[in-house]
Amino acid sequence: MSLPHVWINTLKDHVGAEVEVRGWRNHLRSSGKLHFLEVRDGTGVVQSVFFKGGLSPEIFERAGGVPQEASVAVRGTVSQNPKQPGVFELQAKEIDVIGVPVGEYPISPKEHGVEFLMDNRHLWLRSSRQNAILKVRATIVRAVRDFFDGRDFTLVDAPIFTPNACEGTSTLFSTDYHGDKAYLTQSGQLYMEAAAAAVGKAYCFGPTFRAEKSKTRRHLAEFWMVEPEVAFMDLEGDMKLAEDFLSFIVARVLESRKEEMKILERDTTKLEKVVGPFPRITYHEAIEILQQNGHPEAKVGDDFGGDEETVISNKFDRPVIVHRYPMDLKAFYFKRDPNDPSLALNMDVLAPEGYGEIIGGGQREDDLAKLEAAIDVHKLPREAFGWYLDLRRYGSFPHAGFGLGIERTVAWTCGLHHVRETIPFARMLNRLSP
RNA sequence: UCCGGAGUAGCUCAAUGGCAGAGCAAUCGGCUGUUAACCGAUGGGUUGCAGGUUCGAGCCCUGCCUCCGGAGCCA
Repeated sequence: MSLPHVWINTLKDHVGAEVEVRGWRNHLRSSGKLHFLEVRDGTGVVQSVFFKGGLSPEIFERAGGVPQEASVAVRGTVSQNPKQPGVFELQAKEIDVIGVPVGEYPISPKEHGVEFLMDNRHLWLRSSRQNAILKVRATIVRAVRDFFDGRDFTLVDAPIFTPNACEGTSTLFSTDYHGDKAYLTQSGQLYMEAAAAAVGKAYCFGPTFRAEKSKTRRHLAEFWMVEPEVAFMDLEGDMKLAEDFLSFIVARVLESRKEEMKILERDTTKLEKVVGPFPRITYHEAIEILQQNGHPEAKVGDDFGGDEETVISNKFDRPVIVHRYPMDLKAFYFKRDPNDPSLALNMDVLAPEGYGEIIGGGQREDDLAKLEAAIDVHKLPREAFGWYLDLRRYGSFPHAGFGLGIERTVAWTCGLHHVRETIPFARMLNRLSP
């Protein structure tokens, strides 16, 4: 019997029809003359019902013996679940076992430890929570592209191999490049500055790499970053762009991933508040907040750790923009505030609920002499930045941009404890496999 | 790299220095509407590795390994 193959999330359109569902065995419950066999196909889960009285003994026995995670094809009639309105099931007539597991499936339906799950990440991805996270991530990636493409930005891909560091080599992975040393990129920003002069509004989106030996819930060795860079935009414009961007992403997730938010048990009322304008405070105001909220030792010149970021972000119900940090804390390429040259025209966006910095950016130094001086102050090799300095030699222009970390954004929107669940196959200190 | 915690059955965890156990998973049986189904039975162990103390070590001591949490740095 040949029947149309339908995906489980479309079963509601086939009530009363005979169809074939293909997928993997989730749970199997039996009660003598009935088998309830759950099939999962990536779009959803459906319960197929095998009633002994209406089937040949061979088919009934086969259905009752399907091991966990065997792949199957079940044919039957789509019907309303008698106990759960709005839920559909399959009154099964036939079942084929397509792929028989060679042994016991490692992930049983009870709780597991982190190490075990990460070792079995390739199988863990099949679970409903991980499925939901993958879908939210894909939606966020799509929202990122739609946001910039819809605002006339041009996607300009930055290289992965880079010849030298833009912020020191200690955090870079090095590799052999035909006898020379090359590094895996930790940012496409410098290339986006070149691109901004070519296309006006540029962005890149790809993996970046950090060799820092960080072991926290916010760090990965390989993560995805989107970096817009806009010609003739100042810090104010940069903050507005970041604000519109984050609001757009969150709104997209809320409108198109309701079901996944439910599976993840995410309190979406907190996300619904993420609309502009975001509060904007200066670095100095942030220090004052810390001093008044359990960190009396905080002083100008300190950078913020995870705890401090949480204290600051908890004062607000939406992302907060902290701008104008001391220049000493920031990378060489930031432009100094003309009103106080000790400050950088930079900004960080801290996500609510303790998710920390998800955006960092600002206005770039566009004066050749000042940029050269900054490179010297940071003890960086000036000759390595020849092409970058050319951007200031030939029609220098004010410009600004930022970088957004996709994994931290996914962790925040999904309400996850750790970024390792936000990327399909995490690369961390002590984790290169699977 | 530093500080703290943990390694016992396939998984999650118990076990006063004195017989190494439970739940889940697996296997077998029972049950006509189950929802991480339920009920009964069976099999399952180099207690992370190496050494030491002791009549006796999963437990105490030393070293090492691995993982988890945090710090620094960052998105």
